[in-house]
Amino acid sequence: MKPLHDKPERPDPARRSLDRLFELAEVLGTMMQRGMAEKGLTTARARVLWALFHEGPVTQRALATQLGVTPRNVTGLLDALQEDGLVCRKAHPTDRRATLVSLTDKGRSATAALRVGRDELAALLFADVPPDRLDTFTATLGLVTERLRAVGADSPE
Amino acid sequence: MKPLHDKPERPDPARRSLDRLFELAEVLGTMMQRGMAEKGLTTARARVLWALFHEGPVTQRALATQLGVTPRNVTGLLDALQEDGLVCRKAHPTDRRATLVSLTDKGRSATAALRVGRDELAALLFADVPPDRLDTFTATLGLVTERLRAVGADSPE
DNA sequence: TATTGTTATACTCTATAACTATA
DNA sequence: TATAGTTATAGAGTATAACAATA
Repeated sequence: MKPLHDKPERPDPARRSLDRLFELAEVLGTMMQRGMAEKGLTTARARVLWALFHEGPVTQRALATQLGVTPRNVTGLLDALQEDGLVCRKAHPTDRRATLVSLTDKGRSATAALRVGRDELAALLFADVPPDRLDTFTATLGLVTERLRAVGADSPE
Repeated sequence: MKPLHDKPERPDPARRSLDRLFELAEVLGTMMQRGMAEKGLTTARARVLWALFHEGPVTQRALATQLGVTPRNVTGLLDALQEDGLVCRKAHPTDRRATLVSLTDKGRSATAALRVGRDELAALLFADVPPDRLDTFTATLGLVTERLRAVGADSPE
């Protein structure tokens, strides 16, 4: 497309940006996985804790919908978390088929610790970035996420 | 910390940015997973193809090191890719213990298609972003990735 | 003795399908 | 009849450990 003598290594800016984004996502994922493994957690289980932390007691069905996984999957994740004493199941007050899941004190502490760890990481990562540049960065992240969701919604499953 | 009457919902800018980054990483991961599933691939297998596309024929050992997984894991991934006719194993010319892995023509086409798909996505996502803002975004991604790697290197496994 | 790739085994996440108890 | 959660089964990714062939 472009003359070869003009910086042949320079790829398209959009491609470059998305490639960097993938790279960051991968490094970030690996790092978080390692950090959670030290706390005896996995990504999937942490997602459950996170959901319960923000949504309060919910049925397993609701949890499955929110996490985008099957009810069967939720059963397994909760079994593991319950064995570790992080969540507890209670009978639903009116619907005897359903189960209400909530965090135990231990589960709440563990989730709060995740939050703290994430904040510390954020402080480290963005220490050097000037406030206005950080704002632009955050806004662009939001814009791209929105756009990505729109693209995904186009191909309906 | 701050007076409550001052936008109580406004979190720390760094936290907000990292949270958005996690959100984007999750959406992006889900989307790519879905896209690759349509092509009969998984994330792990695509990573193998990607590595072979860029590194040329390598031993399984080198592949394991580069991907950050165990040699056993590589064996399984290659078995699957070979069954689909995407990679081939050849005897190493000088070391009779080792195996050289490379992409087949079909594998090369499939990987090139991934590249094209990614470029199309990039064009869609960043269509609205002005060039200078995109540059800043990309640079910040790079900076954060670097910083993240430095943090990870601190805790040496 | 060290290294390459494999077999053996196990754990986690994920899915579908069939089943039970309730609604 | 439909829904909530479970059992049963399966497949993918990952890991460790033991082993064979080769260096």
